[in-house]
Amino acid sequence: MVGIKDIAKVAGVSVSTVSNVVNGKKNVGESTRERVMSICKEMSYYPNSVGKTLKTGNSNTILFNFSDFDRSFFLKIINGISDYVKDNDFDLIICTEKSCEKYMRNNLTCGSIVLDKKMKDEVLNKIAGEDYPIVVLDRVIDNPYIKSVVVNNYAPMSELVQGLVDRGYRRFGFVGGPEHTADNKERYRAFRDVLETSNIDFQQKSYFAGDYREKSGYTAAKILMLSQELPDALVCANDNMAIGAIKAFQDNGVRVPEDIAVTGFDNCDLADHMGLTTVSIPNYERGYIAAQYLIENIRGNRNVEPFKISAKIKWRNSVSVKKSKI
Amino acid sequence: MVGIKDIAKVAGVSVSTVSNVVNGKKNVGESTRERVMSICKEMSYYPNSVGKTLKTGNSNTILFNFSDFDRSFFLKIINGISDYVKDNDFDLIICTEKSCEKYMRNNLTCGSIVLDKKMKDEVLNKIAGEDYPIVVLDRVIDNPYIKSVVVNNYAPMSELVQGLVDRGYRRFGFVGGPEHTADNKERYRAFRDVLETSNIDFQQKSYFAGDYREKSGYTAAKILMLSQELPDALVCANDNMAIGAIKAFQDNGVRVPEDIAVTGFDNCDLADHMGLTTVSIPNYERGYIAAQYLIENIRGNRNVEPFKISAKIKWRNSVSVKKSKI
DNA sequence: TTGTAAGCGTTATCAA
DNA sequence: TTGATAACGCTTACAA
Repeated sequence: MVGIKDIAKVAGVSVSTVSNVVNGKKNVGESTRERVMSICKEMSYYPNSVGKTLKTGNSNTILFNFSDFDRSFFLKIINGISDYVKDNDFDLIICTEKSCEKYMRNNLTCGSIVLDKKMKDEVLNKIAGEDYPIVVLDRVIDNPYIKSVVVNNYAPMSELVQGLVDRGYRRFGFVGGPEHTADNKERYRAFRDVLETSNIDFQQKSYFAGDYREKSGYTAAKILMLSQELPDALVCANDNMAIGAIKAFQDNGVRVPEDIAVTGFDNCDLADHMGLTTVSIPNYERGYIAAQYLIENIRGNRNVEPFKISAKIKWRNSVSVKKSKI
Repeated sequence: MVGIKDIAKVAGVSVSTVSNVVNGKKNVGESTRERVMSICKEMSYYPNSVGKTLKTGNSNTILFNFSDFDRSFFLKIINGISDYVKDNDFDLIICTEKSCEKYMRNNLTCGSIVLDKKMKDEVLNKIAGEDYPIVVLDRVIDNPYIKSVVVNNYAPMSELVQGLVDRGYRRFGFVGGPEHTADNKERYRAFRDVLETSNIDFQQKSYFAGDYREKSGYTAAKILMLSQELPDALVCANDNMAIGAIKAFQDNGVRVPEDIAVTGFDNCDLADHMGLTTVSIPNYERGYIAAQYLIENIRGNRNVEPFKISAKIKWRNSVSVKKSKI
């Protein structure tokens, strides 16, 4: 590996001069600059960022952390982050496992965007600090150096369920995600609140605990079909589970939406194709905004007010208007 | 940031002793080891991998590089890589932009898996070397330090087209991907070869140059529908374009497969749901295998024979049997 | 305008 | 079993 020293030797100058040339400092003569530059090119010199980072303690690199490979909207988030980062002369590294803690702890990166649920709050609280801001997606952490970017789940879920009620649906089932997640709690709360205001009864036996994966939606629907009477609408905490449920219904001759309406949350690619009524989360924008806040915080413009991204309902064919209503 | 020096000071030992403890060397007394360990924990010391990397020139980290966010199978590849890497005590960083060259050039990473087409062969040829092996996906580079992992396109595409011929299809259209890519060339070649052996005429006007994106398939189908007579089968070089074509046909009242059969390549998530006949590429395995070869090469077990992954055809509803055949 | 030298956090060599 | 010290590649006062 050719280093600054090699260049210096060949050019007959000192290492600091080479460094100054490479970094575009102006305290170097024109002829020297040109000579050094051409030698760098010739010998295909590439500055070693490890040495640089070690010295300066500043990497201009941010880290994005995720680890659930089932959910393809991650790519859109990454795309948003990547675009913002590129426009702001930062670098981005993405890390999928717990080992990414390593990249946070030393000055290889100067801030993180965290999506991975496996990364515990307490760990993040320890890592975040004056010169290591963090942006977390889909959860809220109360820490002066951690900014939360969350989807506003409550409003669209309320609107969705209210829409179902308005269309004449009365008997509901709910398939929830992992019970401890803020997302799921909020979506479920909105669901319950609307039913309550509408004086619609909801019994615990109609709640199914899933894990955001398709299979758990499938299973929930199978169980549902064993019960005396099917609800007339099944609200799911995300699309994957809704899709699983629809498949289960199809496999068993239960028609959607004639026999039962189904709704999701996320608006994943498949939702469109399957005609699933759902809530559209602007994922690219989510990534972009997260990167924006992170880099602003790195630059010292501190802002850790939780940010709520709004979402929009997509009414599609998995919901109709109840005949009794017509 | 707490470093090895701070620990040494508090523990009243030298930095080398701390280093030895942290790295589990055995040349250190039991009592010292325990004392140092507990102090490390107390002060939440985390070894700085930048310093370590600079010193040792060895990071045990590999890099994965991609940048096309439209194609969700990337997540599966990443998943495969991630799993292998994790099991082998390596770390993985993923990089999306050209800036990743930076992470290749210095010893931050000790090998790369490259999928991004924007990363030019000549650049890779320069970077690859004795102690920086590279694995490229979906292209073949002849270099003693670069291993190619490619999908065997020819065999399944031949089988697919032969299958169409056997089902009675005679008039074909083809929607190609980016013309310079090896993938596309191979798929097209298989297509032409089968037609030739079967004495089926194919005219250049029935070839449409796309870019692997859905929109280009849509456009191709629109153009196709302007022609005098529709072919009875449209073979597409990937799923995205096939899906675009199907949408165009649907939007214009052309029935699939009654009026025209459509096939893709990739077996993306949507393919299943849309009943698209296609070729299934084992993406998780692709990533896993790529990581495996890379790490073996890093360990000095050199092997740069191009590796061909086989793929399987999924016959679905977008193809039927031609009436005339029955 | 250019060069000298210290130091970033670590590991490795060698001596004690 | 321990410690002093050089070195990794780079930047940056400061000196020349």
